[in-house]
Amino acid sequence: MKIATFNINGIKARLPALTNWLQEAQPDVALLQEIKSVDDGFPREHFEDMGYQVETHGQKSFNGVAILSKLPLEDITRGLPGDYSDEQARWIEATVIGKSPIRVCGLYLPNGNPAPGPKYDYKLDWMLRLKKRAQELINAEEPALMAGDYNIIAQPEDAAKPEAWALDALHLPQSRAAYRDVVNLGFTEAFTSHNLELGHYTFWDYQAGSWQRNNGIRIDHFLLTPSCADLLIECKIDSNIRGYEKPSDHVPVWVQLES
DNA sequence: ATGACAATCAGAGATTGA
Repeated sequence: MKIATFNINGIKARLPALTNWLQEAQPDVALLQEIKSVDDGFPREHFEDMGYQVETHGQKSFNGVAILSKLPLEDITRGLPGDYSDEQARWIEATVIGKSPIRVCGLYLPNGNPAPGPKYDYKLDWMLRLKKRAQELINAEEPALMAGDYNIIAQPEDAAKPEAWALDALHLPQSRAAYRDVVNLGFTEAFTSHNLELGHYTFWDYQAGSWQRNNGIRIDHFLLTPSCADLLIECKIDSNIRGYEKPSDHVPVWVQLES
C-alpha cells in the first residue's frame, strides 16, 4: 500500500498539478494539507471520478486537510482532540481497509511564527495535544501513522541554510524538543530510517529562486507506530515535481507499506 | 534591512505562509 502526504497550498490553484502527480505516482492514499477550502468548495467529484474516496476537513481561506483513498475508509474523525474551542482545520483521521487495517492521521501542524508570541504559544499547545493523541496510538499497539506538514526542521541537516532558521518557529530548540517528545513515544520517522544520506528537502520557498538554488527544508514527515514500522518497505520524496508548472511550495512524501 | 512569491477573499490590498 502506497500512502503519501502532500501540502498542496490551495486545492483550487493546485488542481492540475495535483491531478498530474496522482496519475504519475498512483498512491492508494493521499493525505492533503492546506486545501484552503470549505468542504463544499472541494472538487470532490473530480477525484471520485479518478477512483478516490474523498474525506475533507475544510476551512475558509486557510488550513484544511483531506484524505483521498482508493481503499475503503472507516471511522473518519475530524479535528485534533483536546480543545473544542480550536476552530482551525488541521487534523483528520481514518482507518484504511487494506489487507491489514491501518489508522492514518493527516496533520497540518501550526507554523508558529513569529516566536515568541500567541501564534507560537498555539503551536506548542497544539503539539501537546498531538502528543496525547500520539500516545493513544502507541498504546493501541496497532499499525498507525501520523503524516503531514509538521512545520518542524528536526535537525540542522534538514535545512540547506540552517543558520537562516535559527530563530524561526520551525527550528527553535523548544520546537524541536516538542517534536522529539512525540517521536520518542516510540515512533519511527520513515524517511530517515530508510535514507541515510542527508540534504533531502520537502519545501522550497517561492521567493528568491529557492528551488533553483536548492535552498530547501525538510518539514513533511511520516511517523509510524512500531507495528506500522514493521511494514515499511520504502519512503521517498517526489522532489522533481517542484520544478513543474504552477507547483506547490511543498512536494509529496510517500511510504510503501507491506499491507 | 526589507522584500522577494504565491494563494485567498474580494474585487484593493491585507493576511498568511515558512
